[in-house]
Amino acid sequence: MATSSGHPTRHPAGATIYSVAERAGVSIASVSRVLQGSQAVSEKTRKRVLEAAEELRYVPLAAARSLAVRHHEAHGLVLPELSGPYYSELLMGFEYRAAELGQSVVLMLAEGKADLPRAVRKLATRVDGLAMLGSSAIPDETVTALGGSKPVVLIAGDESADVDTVRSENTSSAREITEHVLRHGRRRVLFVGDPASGPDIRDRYAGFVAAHAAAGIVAAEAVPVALREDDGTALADRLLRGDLEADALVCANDELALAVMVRLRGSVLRVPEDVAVVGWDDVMTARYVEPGLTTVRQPVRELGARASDLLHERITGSAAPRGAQIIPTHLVIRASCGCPPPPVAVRAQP
Amino acid sequence: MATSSGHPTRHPAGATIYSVAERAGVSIASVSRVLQGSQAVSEKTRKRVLEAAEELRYVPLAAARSLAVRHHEAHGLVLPELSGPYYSELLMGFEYRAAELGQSVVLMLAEGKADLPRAVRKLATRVDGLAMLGSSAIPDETVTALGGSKPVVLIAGDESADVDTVRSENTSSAREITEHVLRHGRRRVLFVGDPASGPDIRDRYAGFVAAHAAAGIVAAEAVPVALREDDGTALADRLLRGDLEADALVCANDELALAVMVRLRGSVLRVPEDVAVVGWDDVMTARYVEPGLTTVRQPVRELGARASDLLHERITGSAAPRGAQIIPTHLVIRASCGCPPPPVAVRAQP
DNA sequence: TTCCTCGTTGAAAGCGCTTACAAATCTGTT
DNA sequence: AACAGATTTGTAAGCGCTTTCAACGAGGAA
Repeated sequence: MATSSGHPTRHPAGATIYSVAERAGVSIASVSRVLQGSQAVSEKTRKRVLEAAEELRYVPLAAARSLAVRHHEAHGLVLPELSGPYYSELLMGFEYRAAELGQSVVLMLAEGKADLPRAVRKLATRVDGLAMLGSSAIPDETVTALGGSKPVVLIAGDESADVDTVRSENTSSAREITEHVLRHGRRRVLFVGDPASGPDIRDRYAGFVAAHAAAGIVAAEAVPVALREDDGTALADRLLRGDLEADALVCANDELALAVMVRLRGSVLRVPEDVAVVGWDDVMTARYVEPGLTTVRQPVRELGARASDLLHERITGSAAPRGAQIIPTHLVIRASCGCPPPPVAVRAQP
Repeated sequence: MATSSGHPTRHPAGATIYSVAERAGVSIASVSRVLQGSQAVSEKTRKRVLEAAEELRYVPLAAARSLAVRHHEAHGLVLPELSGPYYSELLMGFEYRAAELGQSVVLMLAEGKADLPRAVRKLATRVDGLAMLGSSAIPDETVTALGGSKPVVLIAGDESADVDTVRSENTSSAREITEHVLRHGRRRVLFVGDPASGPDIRDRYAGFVAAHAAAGIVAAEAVPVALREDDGTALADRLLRGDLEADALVCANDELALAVMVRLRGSVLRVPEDVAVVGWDDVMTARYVEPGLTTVRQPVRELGARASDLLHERITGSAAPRGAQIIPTHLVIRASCGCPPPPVAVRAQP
């Protein structure tokens, strides 16, 4: 092959559909046809085109195609960040489904972006529709403005008339896990997490309250903390100092619960004897700690997949009904709630 | 505003630069100029254009711009998948840096893709360059072929003449952690992981061997297992059955190490008394288990950022030298190696 | 007043691809 | 041999944007 000399790998100007056509001795239309897999091409031309493309290392320019066909074949996704398994799982579910649908995914992480609305608008520029996490801190007006020009689905965000939403079930599983704790005879149970921080936590707190109501107990106010490890550690300290009193903690996520457990380890307050601790998400660590963390598993991957699906439906124009899609969750009982630990090593499920 | 009726949010055909120009009473050239922030526009035009764009909810079509300027302003990234913190961190580092450089990132997950080379080629179609993880199982010829047409950087992959590589330091930290274990008096230490699975593990094993050589001991053969939890559990079972004998395990990653520790918990073999266990990566769980896991922290985020940087340099044509970029790592000593645990709760670092 | 300069604008030519549409070629019939 | 129909091919018109280049207009200097 008579490539250039000198530098080992200079990136050549790049073959175009024209150079391929020329080399194959056909028209660009034919090249396009074989590359798109159209039926209407003779075996002979197909072969020649494929060879020419190969020889020239032809890489089509998606932009040109997008312009011609007038869509991007790409889904946008906005996540706050990627620490912890939640967002990763979501992203995996989203990417796999998108790929199945033949869509690329262009990803944007919101945290730390100076001008978020601007970043989102830029993203919107290169996708057919975009999904974003409710917790990404995108201003409402940006969301609705975008929703006006292309499909937008909000994941675990506030329901709104302007955009689609998907979320996992919260209220009834929160009620379920709270009832489970109450059934262990706990009476001073605290909800740890800030209901004002978003619909997810708000709904979980609602379930917490409902469980109390059903048991004829009055639910305590939520302890409004953020969802990071540090907040859990601080909370454990408040417990140890006696600032807070509780015989059970229903934490809004696992990181919080785990941080509390670790801080309490070796202190006067034993888990679960003195204080039961339950969480939400079923992260990997939940089954590694001693005692195993009782928690609610969310099908986060499924959530991501549904978001991509919904986006695709909207883009291709299927007249799907607008309204929140709810994905079911389920309880994972381990030992931190007071249940006896399993006989052998700590394994989550088959 | 006189939008359509009927459906609450039908997505209109979409404003173009023409409609904006018309509404603003200027030419499309002027619209383009103000939208690109060119200096040569009067304040009056700027204002009118901005208003018109706003009113029409104008969202430019990136594809058209890309076609005109002949680059995508996007970096591609191929990862095997996203479980565990390693890939997520990498992705975060990559995304943040890319964003700083004004580039979008389009992400592809390799695992489960039926026709990987095809998927990668499709990705190449819409980015200016792409980074991929060495462990993504992309066939070598695909990589080099791609490397021939646009910049490619391999992350933690085999060094090659055709593409750039970035990786974290392995050999000498492996030697360091192994020496640490040997200094605890262990003499039957096993390396758990498959050196043939890629350059990372291969180099770690090399460090393991070097440490032994320096101590005048002959290093045991590597125990070639994959890096998942299950493999760790199975390995622990072999230890318990007596199939394998060891007083220390240098595991190729934390997941492996953690799985071993959990399986051994409550058995006759105590960690670290009977068998020390150390890992690699410093995942979150490493500081939650009892005893805390001694491990090597890789600056994974930095790795991602460097990949994006390198890509950018190549794309914009800076004549950077080709060759592997190496990011340093460092040891995190906790208790699983036999060191005394810290006095209070288990915290990694300030 | 005239000429020149400078800042601002618009016309128009592409960027590389898809896709009607029409032309050309190839079947098989009659 | 001539023709209808089916296949295969090429021509050319966009897709929406950037950018060159020339034209325009407003001052300022002469």
